[in-house]
Amino acid sequence: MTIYDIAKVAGVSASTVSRVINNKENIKKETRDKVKQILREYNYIPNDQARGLVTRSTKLIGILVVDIRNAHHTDIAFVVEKFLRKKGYCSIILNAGEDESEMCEAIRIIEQRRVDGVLLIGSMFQNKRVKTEIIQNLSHIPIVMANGYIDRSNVYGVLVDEYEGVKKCVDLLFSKGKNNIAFIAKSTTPSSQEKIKGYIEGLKKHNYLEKDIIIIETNNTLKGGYKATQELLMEKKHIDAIIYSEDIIAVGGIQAVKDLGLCIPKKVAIIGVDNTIYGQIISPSLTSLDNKMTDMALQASNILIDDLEGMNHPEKIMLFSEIVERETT
Amino acid sequence: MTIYDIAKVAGVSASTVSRVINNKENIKKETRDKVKQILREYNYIPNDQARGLVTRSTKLIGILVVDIRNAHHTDIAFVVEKFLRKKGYCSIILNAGEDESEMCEAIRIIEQRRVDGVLLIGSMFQNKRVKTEIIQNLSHIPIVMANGYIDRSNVYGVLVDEYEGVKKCVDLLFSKGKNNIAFIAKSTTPSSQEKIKGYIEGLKKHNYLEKDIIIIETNNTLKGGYKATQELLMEKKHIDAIIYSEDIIAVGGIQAVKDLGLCIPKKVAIIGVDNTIYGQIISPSLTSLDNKMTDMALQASNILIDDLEGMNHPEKIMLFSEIVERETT
DNA sequence: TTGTAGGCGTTATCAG
DNA sequence: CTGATAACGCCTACAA
Repeated sequence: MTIYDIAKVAGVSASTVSRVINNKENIKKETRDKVKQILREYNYIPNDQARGLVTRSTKLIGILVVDIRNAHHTDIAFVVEKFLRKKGYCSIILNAGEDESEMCEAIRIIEQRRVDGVLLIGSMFQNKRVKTEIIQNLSHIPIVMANGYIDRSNVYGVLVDEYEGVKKCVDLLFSKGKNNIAFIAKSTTPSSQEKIKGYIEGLKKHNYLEKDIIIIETNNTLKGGYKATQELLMEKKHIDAIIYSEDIIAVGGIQAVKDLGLCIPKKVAIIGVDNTIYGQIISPSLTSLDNKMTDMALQASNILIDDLEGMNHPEKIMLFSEIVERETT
Repeated sequence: MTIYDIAKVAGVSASTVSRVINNKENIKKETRDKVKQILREYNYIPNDQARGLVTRSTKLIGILVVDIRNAHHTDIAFVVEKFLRKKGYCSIILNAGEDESEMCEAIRIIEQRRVDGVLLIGSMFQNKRVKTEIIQNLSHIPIVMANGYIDRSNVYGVLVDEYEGVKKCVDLLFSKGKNNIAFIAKSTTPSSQEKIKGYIEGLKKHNYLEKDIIIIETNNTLKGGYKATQELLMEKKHIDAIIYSEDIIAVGGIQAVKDLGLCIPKKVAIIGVDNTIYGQIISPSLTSLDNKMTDMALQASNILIDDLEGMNHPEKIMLFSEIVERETT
């Protein structure tokens, strides 16, 4: 069913049908009504593909996440998809992986799809190869990075001050009388690097010595958190608080602390980051730094659409994280 | 950058370029090499939109889920997207909501996008309006329903025997000496209806009387599970086991039981469904019916692609669920 | 082995 | 107010 078919039935030209479909002015009411009627009758649905070929727009947004199964990415994907759809766009979601070449591959795919804009979710996309790929092949469409930024004219960044946030976590722990604070992280992401910086600065503020800074590397899983925590606490019995780079690691940590028979938060206090539902499920419930991921995602989509519609926006905006206190502190 | 641009540079016609791009036979090696070289040099990327217009295929798959934030939907989205991408397809994911008209709206959107195939994730899509919508407007492309089925020639169904699964859960509880088993569910989905049937049949097998069947309705949240469980146990103190229609509800249930000071599983045993990560986070860890959601999703995508590539498949296949036993039983 | 011409379903331009 | 006609970028007979 094409506009030609409709045109034939209606006894008008295809252009007229097109005009009716696109609500153009200057059509006789009669004609418009008749065409509309037939459109409905035949349940005509325009072909976005053909339409896009001439309007040079797909109304498609490419959304890249490392792994949608990360709780915060999931929430983001939900919020963003809903928002974009309301604005008339569809979302192509790609799990781009952690590997730089995988990411570039994903970028190339959305490029081939001629998406109207791109959302890069997560700090992981802030690396050299991705940057090069974007400069070379994606400089003609708007890109918004949620939790990241690249200094290019078509790239926007929405960031969260995780640095300040973690510093506040350290403050909170000191205020609770904790003096031996460790940090357990999946450290390979730029976002984690920020958090680590915040941790170190936080400690320094409280006159910590360089040698007392304890940063443990692990992977981003329940098991990773468990193992790292267990090893840490067996070796360094004076530790009385641990901050984790992500909730899921913290949850593993809580389980380890419990298994060691240590009291939370009395013997060991714990703080996670992301404020996911995991924190409400685990017992004791987890104090977590809410890094406003969904706010960020919404801001990001908003900026993207605004740019697409010709509105201006600052290249870079910053959101403020917030500690949600629960039983582990 | 179009094939015409490339053609001009290479000193050949556009069709030759097209042939090279699509790896057609009968091209002089020299020509092919030269064109390929230029293609690379100019970093040419074909326009899928234009291509699809003539091949009548978008290489786009529409994926409808009720809400991608449901843990099992998330896993599915991940697995499916990865799989489809490897096969050369992109995924348009829509959160279709629980409302029938929202669902139909979503269906109309993917229709307009001219997707090559559709994946309907979850039993919720098994309703009259969706069925009508599919029959009227989506009869020309393959549709695979994960955890659902509609009897149409272009619709496949991949199902899990949740009925048998829940029956097995009842058996397990009886074998542990439990005799007063309740069921708490968000009952509005066809899938829940299956589970409820399994619960009832399971009880009947063990000579339960109709009047002792206890089914409590709640919503699909932590809080819902908590409240329903609390109320149930305060009122009926003889209950010694509860099955929940979803893990997240069961997790709320565990918290309620603990808050009431009752021992799990000694006083009250608990079983969830979905085998999500929540079950590993909560303490005591949750026994759960693994309904093989990701297997199902993979099967579903596989069938979809096979159909698209002209291969045959049975209209309907069934997977077997499996109890993963942990501390709550 | 290669080029020409036509068409996929729309929208946009320009006459009328 | 409406209708031809030409793009959009690509693929595919058919012809050469």
